Amino acid sequence: KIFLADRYITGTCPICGNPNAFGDQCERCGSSLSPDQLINPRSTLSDAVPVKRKTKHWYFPLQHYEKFLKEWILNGHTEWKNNVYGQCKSWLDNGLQSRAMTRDGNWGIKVPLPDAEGKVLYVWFDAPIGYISATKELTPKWADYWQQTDTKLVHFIGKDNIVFHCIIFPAMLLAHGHFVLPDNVPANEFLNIEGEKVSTSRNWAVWVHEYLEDFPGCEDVLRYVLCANAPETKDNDFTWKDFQDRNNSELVSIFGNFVNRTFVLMHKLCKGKVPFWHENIKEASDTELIRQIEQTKVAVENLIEQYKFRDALYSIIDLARKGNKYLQDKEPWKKAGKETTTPEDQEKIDNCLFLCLQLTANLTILINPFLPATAKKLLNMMKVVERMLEWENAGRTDLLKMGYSLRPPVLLFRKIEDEEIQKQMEKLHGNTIKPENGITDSSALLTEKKQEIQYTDFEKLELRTGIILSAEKVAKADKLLKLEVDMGFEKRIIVSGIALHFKPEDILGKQVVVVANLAPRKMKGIESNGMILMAEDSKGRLVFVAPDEMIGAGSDVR
RNA sequence: CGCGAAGUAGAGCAGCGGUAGCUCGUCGGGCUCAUAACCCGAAGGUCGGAGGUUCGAACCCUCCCUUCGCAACCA
Repeated sequence: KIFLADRYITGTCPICGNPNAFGDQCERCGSSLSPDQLINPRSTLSDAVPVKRKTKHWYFPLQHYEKFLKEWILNGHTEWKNNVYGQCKSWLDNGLQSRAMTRDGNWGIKVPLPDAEGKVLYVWFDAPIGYISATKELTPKWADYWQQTDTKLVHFIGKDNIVFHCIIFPAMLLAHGHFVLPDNVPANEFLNIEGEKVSTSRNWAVWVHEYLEDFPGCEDVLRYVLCANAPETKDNDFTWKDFQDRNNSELVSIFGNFVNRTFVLMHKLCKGKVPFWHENIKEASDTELIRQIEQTKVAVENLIEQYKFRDALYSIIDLARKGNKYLQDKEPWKKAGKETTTPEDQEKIDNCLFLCLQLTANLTILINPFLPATAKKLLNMMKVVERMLEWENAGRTDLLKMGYSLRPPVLLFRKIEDEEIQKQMEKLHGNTIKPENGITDSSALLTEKKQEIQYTDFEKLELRTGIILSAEKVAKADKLLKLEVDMGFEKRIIVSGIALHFKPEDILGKQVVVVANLAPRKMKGIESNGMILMAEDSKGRLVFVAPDEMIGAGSDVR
């Protein structure tokens, strides 16, 4: 009784004979299909045989805008990123076609026309319009953002959304005629976690609220790592090891340490005040540092303008690195180490710390767009107002007034220990994997060895991957869990004796290997259709046997 | 299938025709104001594979492999 999306029709692939091909694509041979090419089509919802029905849709004639878009993108925006430009070029070169902007559906934005009963808008027609609506919610001056030529519209998206933001939405805006077009769409690639795709349903994710509980006050660290490792040119991984390394070496040891030693030395050697600058004894290394500060400001702003945030952050950390080196070369602590510090030495110390402090002020401005919480802490230490953060102040070496007293240092970042990382890894993997329990367990050899078998014996087994959809304790049974397992081609009830080892909610979405052709057996009145493979060590600890990575449910295991 | 992007040292990246480089990590040494930076040195790469063009290819060309993305009632 309803219109089925292509995906909801399955049947036999006309190309490779796969009996479980989808209406739009066969996952086995990769062919893209149309639903009426399928042999023996049926609905995945009801298993009924689908019937073709005539329907009516509203189309957006994208081809009318092809000429403009070609000129606008292919000639006008050659600076767009490779992935973005390449995909647009491919669409434009192939010629744009009318695209249905309505669907038959029971939810979504209803088409506001009299003869559009039961029609909703295609999600990519209304979603980007939502950007405008959202602005309208925020401010009555929304038109200043969307309809003024001095607006620079930038879409920050992932690579899966490129054509919608570069072709379809601009065509819509163009068709309307009174809206600005995007200036750039710097689409990123994808960020994975520890080598696997992020999945909130499988809980393969780092939740921000949990992160903030586990690492209070470290919001900037996450910002830093995500930006420093952003998938700007190819898919990347977020790994906890990298998180720890970047925090400990770049934030703590380079950036935080430079600020800290500057402040500590300033309190020790300059009475807690911004020292006076003695122009007459200025050295080449001072001039060089001043030049580096000015240069970094220009470099960072150019990089930001080009959406190269990774490189911009690197430049800032590198400036802190140069600060560390400058301080090392000057060695103000040595000059002060003598019995009496001569006035000449004190002047040298003053100059060194004066510049280090001005550098710190510059670092504050430069880092502010990336690590705002850190910038706030720095402002407080320097006792300056937020106005100092204005970008145009960067590059100056007179930001802190001579003779002005500053607060004692607070640590900007803290070291993150191995145990914390270990904890996060365990959390991510669900089951706690303890290293001491594994690898070589000689007692494992004590379990009985079985007699040799032939391949034909093994061949009788039908092993398939499955995904646990639901799990509940079986009443009046201590050990049993009733599991619903997605086998790709069907869903099965399997009863498994693992209740003492796993909580039902902890194994949802877990990938497992199932002996699929095991004869059904009733346990506590529930028919179990198969068996979940588990590994058990000599201590009776159970671990799921599952593929290394996620693979489609129902995949053969051999 | 097609189209787009990517594949360079353990990790992250740069180089896009002329002796493979940067940051972190690892190992050894120096120094020490600091949450230990800074300096010196070392190990680690058949630049996804195979052909070709060239005096010379990571870079240009051809073919192939792998990963991700694209056409959904997902955003």
